[in-house]
Amino acid sequence: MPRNLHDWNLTPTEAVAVQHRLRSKVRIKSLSRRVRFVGGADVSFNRFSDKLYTAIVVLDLSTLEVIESVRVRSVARFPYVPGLLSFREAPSVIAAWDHLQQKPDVLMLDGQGLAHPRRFGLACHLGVLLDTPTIGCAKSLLTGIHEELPTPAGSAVPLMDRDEQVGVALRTKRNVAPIYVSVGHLADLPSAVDLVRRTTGKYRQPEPTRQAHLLVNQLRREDLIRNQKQRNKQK
DNA sequence: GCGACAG
DNA sequence: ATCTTGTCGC
Repeated sequence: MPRNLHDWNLTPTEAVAVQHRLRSKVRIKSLSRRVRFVGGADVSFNRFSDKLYTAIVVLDLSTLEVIESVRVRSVARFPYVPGLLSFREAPSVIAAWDHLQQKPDVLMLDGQGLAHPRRFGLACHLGVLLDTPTIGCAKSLLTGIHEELPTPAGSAVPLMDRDEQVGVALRTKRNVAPIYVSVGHLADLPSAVDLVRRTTGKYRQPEPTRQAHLLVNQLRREDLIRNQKQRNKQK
C-alpha cells in the first residue's frame, strides 16, 4: 500500500492517474461487522497559510459520546483543486489515524465518496489506504443533480450523475440545506445513510464530523492566539 | 468554448 | 475552507 510522503508529492495530472489506478480497489458492501465506534474527521486551515489542522474523533454509537480524539498539525503539500481534495487532506488524516488508540469501525469524512467525477472522492481514497469502512458526508455538491427534497428531516432523494446514482441528498434537519452522502469504501449506500441518520442529532452535520470540526477550529484558534503573543514579545 | 467546481 | 454581528424564522 502506498502510504509514505513521497506518494503524495505529485502533480495534478499524476494525481488524476492515481485516482484511476486506485478506484478499482473500492469495495461496496453492507457494513458487515456490527458498528460500535464511529469516527469523524475534519481539516481546517487559515487563509493564505499552508498549515493544516486535522482531527479525528471516535464516538460510541450507542451514546454518541466522544471516547477519544486526536488532533494533529501538518503542512499542506498540495493545493486545493476540485476533484483532488484527498491529495491535500488525506496525508494529515492518515497521520491522525495512526495516533488513534481505538480505531473506529467506520470513519465519516467531510467530503465526497463515490459522488465524484472519477468515482474516487476523499472518502474512497482514505477507505482504500486505511483499509477501513468510510462514508462521505459533504456539505455541498461536486458532481450530480437531484430532485427537490421534501421539507421534513430525514428525507432523502437520489443523487444522480448521468444515469447512475452516486449517493443521496439527505435532509438531516427540517427546512435546512441537505448534506450529500455517498459510499467511501467497505460500505453500501443504505447502510451509509442509516449510519448518518443514527448519528445525527439537532444539527445539520452528523455528530462525528461535527465534533471533529469543532476540534480543528479550536486547535487552529489556539495557534492563532499563540502566534500573536509571540509577535508582541518581539516588539 | 462556457460554466461548474468537495474543502 | 476562512473573513464576521446581528438577525429573521422555525
